[in-house]
Amino acid sequence: MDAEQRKKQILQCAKKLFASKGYYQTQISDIQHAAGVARGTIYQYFKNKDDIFETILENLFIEWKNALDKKPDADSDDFKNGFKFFRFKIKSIFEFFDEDPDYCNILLRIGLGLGENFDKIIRRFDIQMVDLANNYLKAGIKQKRIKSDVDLELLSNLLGGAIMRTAYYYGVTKKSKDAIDIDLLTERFVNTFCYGIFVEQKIS
Amino acid sequence: MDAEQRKKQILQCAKKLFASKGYYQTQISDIQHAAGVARGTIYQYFKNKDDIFETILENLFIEWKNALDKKPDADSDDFKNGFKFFRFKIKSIFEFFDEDPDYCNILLRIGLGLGENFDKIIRRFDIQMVDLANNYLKAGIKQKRIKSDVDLELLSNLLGGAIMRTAYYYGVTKKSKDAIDIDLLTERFVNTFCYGIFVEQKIS
Amino acid sequence: MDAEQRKKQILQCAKKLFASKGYYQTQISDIQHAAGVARGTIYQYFKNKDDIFETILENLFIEWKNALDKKPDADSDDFKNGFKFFRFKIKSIFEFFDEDPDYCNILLRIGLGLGENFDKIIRRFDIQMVDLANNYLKAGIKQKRIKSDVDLELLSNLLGGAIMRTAYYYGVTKKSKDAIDIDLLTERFVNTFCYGIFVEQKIS
Amino acid sequence: MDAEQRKKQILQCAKKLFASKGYYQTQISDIQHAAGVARGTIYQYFKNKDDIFETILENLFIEWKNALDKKPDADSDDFKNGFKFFRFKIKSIFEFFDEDPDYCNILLRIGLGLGENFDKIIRRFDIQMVDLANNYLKAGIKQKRIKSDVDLELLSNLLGGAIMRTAYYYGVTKKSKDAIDIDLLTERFVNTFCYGIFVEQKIS
DNA sequence: AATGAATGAGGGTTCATTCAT
DNA sequence: GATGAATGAACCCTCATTCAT
Repeated sequence: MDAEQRKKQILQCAKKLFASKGYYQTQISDIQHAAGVARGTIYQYFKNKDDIFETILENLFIEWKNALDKKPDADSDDFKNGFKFFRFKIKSIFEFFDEDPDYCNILLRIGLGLGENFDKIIRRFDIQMVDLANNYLKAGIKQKRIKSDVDLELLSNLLGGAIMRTAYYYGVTKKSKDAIDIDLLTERFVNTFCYGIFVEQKIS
Repeated sequence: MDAEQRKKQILQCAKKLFASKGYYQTQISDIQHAAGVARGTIYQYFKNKDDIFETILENLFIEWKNALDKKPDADSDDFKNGFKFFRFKIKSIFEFFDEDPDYCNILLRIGLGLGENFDKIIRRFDIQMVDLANNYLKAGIKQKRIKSDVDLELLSNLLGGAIMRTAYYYGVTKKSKDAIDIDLLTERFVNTFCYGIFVEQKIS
Repeated sequence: MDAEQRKKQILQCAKKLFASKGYYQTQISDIQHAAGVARGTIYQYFKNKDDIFETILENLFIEWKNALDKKPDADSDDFKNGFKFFRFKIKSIFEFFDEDPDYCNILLRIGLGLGENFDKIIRRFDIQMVDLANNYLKAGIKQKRIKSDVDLELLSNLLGGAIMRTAYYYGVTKKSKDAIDIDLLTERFVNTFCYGIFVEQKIS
Repeated sequence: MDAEQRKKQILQCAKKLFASKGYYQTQISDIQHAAGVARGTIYQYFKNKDDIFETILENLFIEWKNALDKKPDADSDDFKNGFKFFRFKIKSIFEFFDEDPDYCNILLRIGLGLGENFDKIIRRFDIQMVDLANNYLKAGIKQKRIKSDVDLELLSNLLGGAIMRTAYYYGVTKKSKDAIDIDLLTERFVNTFCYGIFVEQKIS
């Protein structure tokens, strides 16, 4: 097995363990056994335990960015209007976490209480997420589709929290019970945000 | 200082430390120094480190329940309709975390990646939250105020995630920058949920 | 056993071990067993292995300074002239190492190759030694007892090297074979330095 | 590069590293990088780390012996009398260490605290040194040039210590500040030993 | 009840050495 | 011969917990 692959393999095992047990509960010896290598081998590929976790976060960030940056096919229907574009973006996020529940766990549970070292890294995800929300909302307001008096700051957080929580619930907590229809989930999610839950519109 | 008070004081110090540093990063010696007691004293009030944290979670749960169970004053305007009642509930949650950012941190960051032991406890909060959402939504549907085709499961998560994230953002991340107007925040939050962000209603 | 004594005892054991085995060859577990305490106990008194060694060097330095600063009794013959005073000083050094061969070993063998950390500490001994030599020589020159054209720098090193080596030889290498007569040793040492080994004086 | 040269080159790099960092602080990987070879290659030329160091000591011993055994040119002035011969010998030693400060460091600092393994080797240097001193002194006594009542054992150590310390000081500690005049140094060193530092001779 | 010294299991990390390619 | 990935024994250190005073 070549170096690149070996590193990947260790990373894979570590990721699974970190995701399920947490950072502090995962020992180097756990990773060692899972990867089927000697203890020293791990230290040939990573400076230390932190380094392993940081590398996972780094990879997670890259894939996360890719998911967020994904554009609909040029000829797709999803370009037609802001609503559809928004829906496409939300779906991408749901898909991302659905495909990789380990990342979901690491980003939404494990990574949160780890203190200063990792906090900075974790915060980058938030910034990206808020950015995305911000951009979408601004565009919508410009097009007079979205109410002009919305609080961007609040809305970004609200949206971010809702997405993450939903993704976590369907991707981790409920996982395995039965496959989820991501299209349906997205549709409903977006509808709720766009049109609210009330039957009648606000009488202003 | 009597026993009851001593225990409270240790708990207070531990809470602050856990909230800011995390569970594993907080040592017994930290708590000991913060509380100004000898190491052994802590073990006279708590079985072990887990016990301290669990007690904190227990207290957190009780106060959390109190906040959720809080009813509007009998003669208050907030009883008049579902919207206002919903708004009252959301506001209670925001107030709860605003008043105690330590609990906010523990519940929304620290407690999440701690593995099996605490997972069960943490999950109780979720259940409560989802219950609240469920009840409100059901009532609304019954009154034909809320769309009858909403996905209760999705909506509960969506709502829960949005609240928690928003509370965390305004209660911890942004804290200290400037005082937040919780009334305004609540108003906007609830409006978003009820009426959506789109200018026009969905044409069904 | 009280804290002060316990610390001393650990230090005592560590000193013996360092002196005989060297710094890197001495394990914490060796010290632990020698002192009859648990591993953790050592770390309650010392920050780490370095700290133990540094404390030993610190103590060594203090005792060494005391030995160097020792003055003859006010009414003693040793004050009568420079030669006798010099002899007194040299004897103090020999006595110091004779009484504590462990210190002798640590200062003259173990401490030398340990790299940057300890180098600075070790160098302080040299400075003191050279100072002593310098002072004596200067005084002697002033009194026209010592040749005015001596090279102070060279002589200090020469003297320092000779003393240390002699102390080490009689205090460690040869130790135990038979007791040495320090008075005699000192006399001869000083004579050699003062009058040289040649029968006739230099014809200049 | 042929085998012989490769071995020499590794040895050269190892010597530099051992001399500056010490035995335990020098890792095989340091030597590997310095020599620009693969880790395994080193083990094709040397049994283990000890073997490398021992080989260096061996070479050092050979060169040291050569330096000590060096005879003045047959027609040289240095044969004329014992004083001049002694001076020649001392100068050889100073030259040896001046030319190779790495050896100087290894012999006088690094090699000293390394425990049983290397102790035996290091001690050979002492024996040689003492032998040299002994021989010279005995000859001098026979010729009635040197006082007949000197303590050979003491004097050998005294002389050895003085030479080594002086060599180390001028070869390592002070090195680079300014070039030393070895001839002058030797002259002064020898004079001190032969005639002492006192203006007047001892009145016996 | 309060103390804090003592404990030791358990963790992360290093590094000389081996061996298949 | 040369390589460098793999090894694992050995080491330092941490820290929750105990217990005699």
